[in-house]
Amino acid sequence: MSNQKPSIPKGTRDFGPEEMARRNYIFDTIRGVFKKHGYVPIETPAMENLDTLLGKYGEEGDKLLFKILNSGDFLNGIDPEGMTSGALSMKLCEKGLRYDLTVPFARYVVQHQQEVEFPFRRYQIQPVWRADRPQKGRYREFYQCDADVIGSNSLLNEADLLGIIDTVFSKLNVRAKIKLNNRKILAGIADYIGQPEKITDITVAIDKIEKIGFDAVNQELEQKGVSVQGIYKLEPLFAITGYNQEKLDKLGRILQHSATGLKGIDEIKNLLAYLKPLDLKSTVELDISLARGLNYYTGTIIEVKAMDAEIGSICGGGRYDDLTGIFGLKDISGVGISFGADRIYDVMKHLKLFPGETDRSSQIMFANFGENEALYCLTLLAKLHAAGVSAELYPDNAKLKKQLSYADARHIQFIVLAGENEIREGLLAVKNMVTGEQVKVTPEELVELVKSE
RNA sequence: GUGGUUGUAGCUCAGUUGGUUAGAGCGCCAGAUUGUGGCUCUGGAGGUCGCCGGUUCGAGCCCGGUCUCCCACCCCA
Repeated sequence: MSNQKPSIPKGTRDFGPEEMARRNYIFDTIRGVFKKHGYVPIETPAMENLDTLLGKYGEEGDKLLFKILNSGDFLNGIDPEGMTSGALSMKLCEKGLRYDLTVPFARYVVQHQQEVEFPFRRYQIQPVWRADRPQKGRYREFYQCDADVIGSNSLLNEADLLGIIDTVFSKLNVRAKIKLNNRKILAGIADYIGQPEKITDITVAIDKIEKIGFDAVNQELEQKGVSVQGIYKLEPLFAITGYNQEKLDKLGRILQHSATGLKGIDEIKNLLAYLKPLDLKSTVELDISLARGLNYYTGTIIEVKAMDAEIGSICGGGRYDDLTGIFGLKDISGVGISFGADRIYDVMKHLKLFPGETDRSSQIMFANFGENEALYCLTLLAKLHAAGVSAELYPDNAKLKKQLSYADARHIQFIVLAGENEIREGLLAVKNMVTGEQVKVTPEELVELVKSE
């Protein structure tokens, strides 16, 4: 075990003090807005029972779950002979790391339904894990910041959440583009081309239209078994352009025979009306090719991208009508959003949007001149702490040069030099590391000096 | 899960057609400066060249495998 190379698992990261200061800046901003809108915090465990998680994220999602091997003699009473690997792994693993915060939230709501006051507005900021291959903007451990309202059908909730999104990104100085769609519109489109069972294939394919282009999408649709006729009927849908209102009108005419489609259009219309008084700074755009989160979303779909950086979505969300149903609580509709803190961090770092000099250590450092002097400094230190000033004493009687370089590297602005002479005089020599000036003050004046900075 | 790419000092990287003792810059430590940081100068520590195997008289360099990093696909925050 000697000389082992230190390392951490694939797709995970360490965060140093500077990164933490910046990450906390993001978390604090998001948390502040959540609170202001009346959301209350909850936390759930990192691991859930596997059957809570399985089947909620589609086939792909199941593969991306991190499973936890049972502890103890986990082979006890199990005969692997003749078992499929899936059945075997179900026996070996009963727990898994959470994949997102929405499903654990749904589980929480059902489990604690007696204590919960509906409509329930909660926020939750915790890490999630996915056994994905890491790449740009993709990690195996990352933080989600979720806000959800459960127990209300009203589109006012969607409007509230969009307001939160807009406020958060304007506070963080990130220019955001909010894309909206409605799962019912997508269902309407599948109806319209006469293959409602192909809704997933159709939406997944048209989601790529901007990325791979029209012809490639058609090819994929054909491969997935969508009729040539259907593809032909799809064509005018992509040609829809203009302002949101125009798009909705055109779409309404095309989908006029699909009740579901018209309902989706109606919902978007109402939502846009609710958005007007909010006067959002972000661009809000109806995008009928937006097809995210099809696993449990049933109504509004939301996706946010940074306008000045290519990194995928930095926030996503939508309405789910029956997520709690799986856990035994029917007819409870919810809607939620999820900020991807790590991607927001990447965007802000790339665009240099972090405010300068986040204070990350003490404002004052006492230089150490030996035992007796240190004892004197400890009294002053306690007073400073009580007065709300962050201060520390250098722990060793090292050369002053070394102590000052240390303070310099940590951006500590004031150095208190309290040596024999100063203590005798009752005055402290205070060096300002930024200006280079040095003044003599009484211990009382020191607090004022620092607070005035 | 599929495809591509990377790996040499704490960090960023050089390293010739395989040839003795593997280099630089930055950082770190010490000194010039025995109570004053940043700048400068001098000196020093630090590497089984990702790991395993193969070819060769000889491998950081060539070959195979493996792990890792990053990128794309799938999917997603």
